[in-house]
Amino acid sequence: MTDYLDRLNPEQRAAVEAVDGPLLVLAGAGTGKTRVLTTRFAHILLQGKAFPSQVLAVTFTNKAAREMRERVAAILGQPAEGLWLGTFHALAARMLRRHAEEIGLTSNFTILDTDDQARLLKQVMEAANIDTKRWPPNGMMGVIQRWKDRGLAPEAVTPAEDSDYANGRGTELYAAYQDRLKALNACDFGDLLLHVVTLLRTKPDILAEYHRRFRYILVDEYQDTNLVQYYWLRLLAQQHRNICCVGDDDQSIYSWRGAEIENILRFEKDFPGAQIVRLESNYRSTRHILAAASGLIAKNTGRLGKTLRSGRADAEGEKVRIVSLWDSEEEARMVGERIEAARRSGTSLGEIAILVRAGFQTRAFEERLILLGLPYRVVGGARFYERQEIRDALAYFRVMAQPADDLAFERIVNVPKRGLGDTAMREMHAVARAEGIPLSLAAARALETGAIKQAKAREALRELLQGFERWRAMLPVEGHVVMAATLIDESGYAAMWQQDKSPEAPGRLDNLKELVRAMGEFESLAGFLEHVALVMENDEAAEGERCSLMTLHAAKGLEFDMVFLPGWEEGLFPSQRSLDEGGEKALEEERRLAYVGITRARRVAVISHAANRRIYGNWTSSIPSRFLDELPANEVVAEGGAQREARSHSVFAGGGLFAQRPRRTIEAGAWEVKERPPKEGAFQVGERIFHQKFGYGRITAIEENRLDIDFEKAGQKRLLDSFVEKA
DNA sequence: ATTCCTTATGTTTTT
DNA sequence: CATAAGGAAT
Repeated sequence: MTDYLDRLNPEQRAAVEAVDGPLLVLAGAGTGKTRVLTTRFAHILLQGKAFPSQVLAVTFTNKAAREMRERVAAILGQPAEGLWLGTFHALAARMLRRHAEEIGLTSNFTILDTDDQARLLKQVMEAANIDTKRWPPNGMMGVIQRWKDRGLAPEAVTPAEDSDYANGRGTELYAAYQDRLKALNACDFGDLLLHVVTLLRTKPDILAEYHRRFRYILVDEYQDTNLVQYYWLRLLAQQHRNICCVGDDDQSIYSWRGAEIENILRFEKDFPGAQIVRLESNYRSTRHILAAASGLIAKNTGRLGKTLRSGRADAEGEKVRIVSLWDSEEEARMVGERIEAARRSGTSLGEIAILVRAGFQTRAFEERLILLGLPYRVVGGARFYERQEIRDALAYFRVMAQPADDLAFERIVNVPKRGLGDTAMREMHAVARAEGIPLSLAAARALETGAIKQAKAREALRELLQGFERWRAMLPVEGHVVMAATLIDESGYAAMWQQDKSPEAPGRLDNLKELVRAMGEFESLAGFLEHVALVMENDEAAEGERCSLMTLHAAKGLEFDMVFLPGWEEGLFPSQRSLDEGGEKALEEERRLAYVGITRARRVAVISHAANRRIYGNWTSSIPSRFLDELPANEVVAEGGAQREARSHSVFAGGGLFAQRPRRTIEAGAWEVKERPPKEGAFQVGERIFHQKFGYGRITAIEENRLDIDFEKAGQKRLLDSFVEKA
């Protein structure tokens, strides 16, 4: 009966069996974090410590929630009923719907997506006479979100914490935005948690009810929690104190969206008497890969500290490869060639990934892979529910479910084009404001009173409103799927795309069909809309073997036999923008990102950097990432790039020198391109120089072989001296 | 009301 | 370079 425990190593077993009291599980990359979490969950149930409905299990992504649900069921031998297992947002939404009245909403409140949020805030800002050109609504949105991440309602934002955004009127705008949300019976994502925390703080009886319910709490990816999530957990856990948080401070890479690494660093203080279990046996990567990653992350300060050991028997493996290339095109060529070679020697494409720092980097690789005919997929691209046609259709459905959903109404009132432009909208808004009613009702009123004058617009609006009534009446009779199909047809929305001549139009119609089909999997329209709001994921049909292209962020939690890590250049990785904004802390987060990247690899990791890269159309030269210097020399090996010699000749001035030393010898721990021409006499500050791409300039500073140069045309740059010649 | 052209702006992303 | 958003023209 307890054979599931026998499959664990001693640390894992300790983490599973320490059921009572607070526990922090520090789980390094590849140490069986999910296994511990799911086994612990099952163990609590099988030991009779709690019923399934008495355990709260929280994840960040729907994918993680699904996986946990499946694996718990596998251990139990059957799916557990009545679980409170889901994402922070889904669970908070569930709680909030039960008590919506307490904070001035009704239980059928709408959850807005980011697009709606931005549009609403823009309206609020314009109403407050803020110059939205000077202060983009998105910026304000960020400020508000950060406040919500920290659990601050408008009245809790102190003047000291007010942002200087929008001339210090941030708090005022925040309050106005929240008022509008309440009027619309709507929440944004941040509100789900903020409202629930407010609720638990102000209604002791409700808090007590959840205390009675949840005897055990399990939390995944604790290093990614923000402050409201932390408050929420702490409130719920304070009674029984049976809270188990699993995470890895070395994989905290989401501070920019409000995650507080301090939450995990502070765990022992928050929960006195907490046990800490470290999972340090890595079953994923070979020893060299592990040692390279460990050496790199050791440069960070303020870690809780773990030492990953290889738990694999076959463990030595190959050293991490570092490849230096002339430009980003050569880099793409190198990666393509190596993928082809790997495939020839039997590696499945599904086991290969290219992990980049920023989304735009994928393009060069895509082009190359297409050219080579290698199947690939870009993970985390545009998602199904974010596509225009889907969002339009959903807006129609939302109006059906919620006549008060003004944002949805506005979105579709003139889609397809019905001749209802700014003038007509202004009239409707005026009526809505004057009478304090939703737009869809105001539209009807505006027809009655004759406020909308143009005959064509009147007719179109009347027809649309009649459609609303007809479709809404279908719901209880025919069900939401039939209603949806009829609506898409009768509203003229499908016809709009049928008449569209663009190449994407047929695909959009397919997507609409798929949407209607997907609705059939839900009991009700409301249930479907909840799913859409909270589960914005694409159900990727993973057909065939493809190599994966994604950002480092998207790769967290995944693993591959062979991993390419291109673009390790100063400015790109670590990202200059991060460094500018976040300084030393941001650098450490970038380093964690590098750590995440390397630890994705099971057998082979290939890191590369290019000396030249085209950014926003013009060529920019860049120096190797400082992270390359930080990799332990014994764990890496430098290799040449593709077509190295040919490129060197054609691009370098003075190719003759390279002809003598065609091979780039690059030593670990010193990532300069070593074969620079042995020029007589080093450069001096103030000296005038010439660069192939940037032209003439003057040296302002020298640091080893890195030169700061003030170019006459291109401005300030930092370059390797090998790319520069005396003028 | 819609279409075309100018101009600004370029990370990372889940829910 | 390449896209998106806002303003001017039709």
